[in-house]
Amino acid sequence: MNTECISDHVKLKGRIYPCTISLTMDLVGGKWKAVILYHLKDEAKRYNELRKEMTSVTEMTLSLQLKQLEKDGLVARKVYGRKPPIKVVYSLTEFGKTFVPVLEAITAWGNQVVLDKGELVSVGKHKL
Amino acid sequence: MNTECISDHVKLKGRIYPCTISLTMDLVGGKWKAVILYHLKDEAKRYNELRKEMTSVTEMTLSLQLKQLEKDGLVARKVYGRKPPIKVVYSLTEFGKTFVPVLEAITAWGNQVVLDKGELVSVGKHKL
DNA sequence: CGGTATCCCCCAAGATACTG
DNA sequence: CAGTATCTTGGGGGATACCG
Repeated sequence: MNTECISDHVKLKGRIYPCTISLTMDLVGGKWKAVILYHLKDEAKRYNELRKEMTSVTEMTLSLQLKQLEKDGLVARKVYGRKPPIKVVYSLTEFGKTFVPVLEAITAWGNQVVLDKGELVSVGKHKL
Repeated sequence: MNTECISDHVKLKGRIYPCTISLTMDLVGGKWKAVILYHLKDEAKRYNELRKEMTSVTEMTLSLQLKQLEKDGLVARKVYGRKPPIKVVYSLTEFGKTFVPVLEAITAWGNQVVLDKGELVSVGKHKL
């Protein structure tokens, strides 16, 4: 594992970044992308399942973030049925799955921070 | 390492998050914070050293992000001298150092993405 | 040297309502 | 069921100039 940051202008799909960390933050950063990926980590989910599990995200934002993740090849969108009610299932692509270890490192670190310095407003430790 | 995301409203320094991933992204997410932490990973640096190494960030943004990292306890700021020219050195706190393994996972993943799918606009593999 | 002050722009993200 | 459309807002981030 090479942990030295490749810099000197990195390019992906036409977008230019000053280094690979910037690139990573663009692909999976922001307020919701990593949370979405976490929810898809173990199993594919329908749109409404994601919504119910992520209570504090709006439909619009969820939809938009999913589209970006799809565009960047991290998430696959599969449609079942032609007329409403249709069924749409989101899952991690093979590329998306490569991010899971990083996701778990992020999660474990955040957990530790909360245990050391934070509070659990309403105690709960379950899949969100 | 617990990789199950603690959810159900987590609180840190008065801020409330829906889960620990959201918390992590708030502490170290955004366009520059992780890049700054990367630069401080192995050694403390002066303000102008950081500026020179991160050519594409503006003074204002660098200064602002450093302040936020300091406020959240990830980075320490030390001032030498009283009158200009003064010397200010930034370094990782003990807490900040706990994030290094995550940072390295992020870096390694980004590197792999570039090698698999990206381009090195001007070939270079060195500390940025 | 190591920043602030000021101004500005853009877009992430929220709220609400509506639709194929 | 799985979204879009529209409007609004907050703040991240940039440009430039100035300061202790």
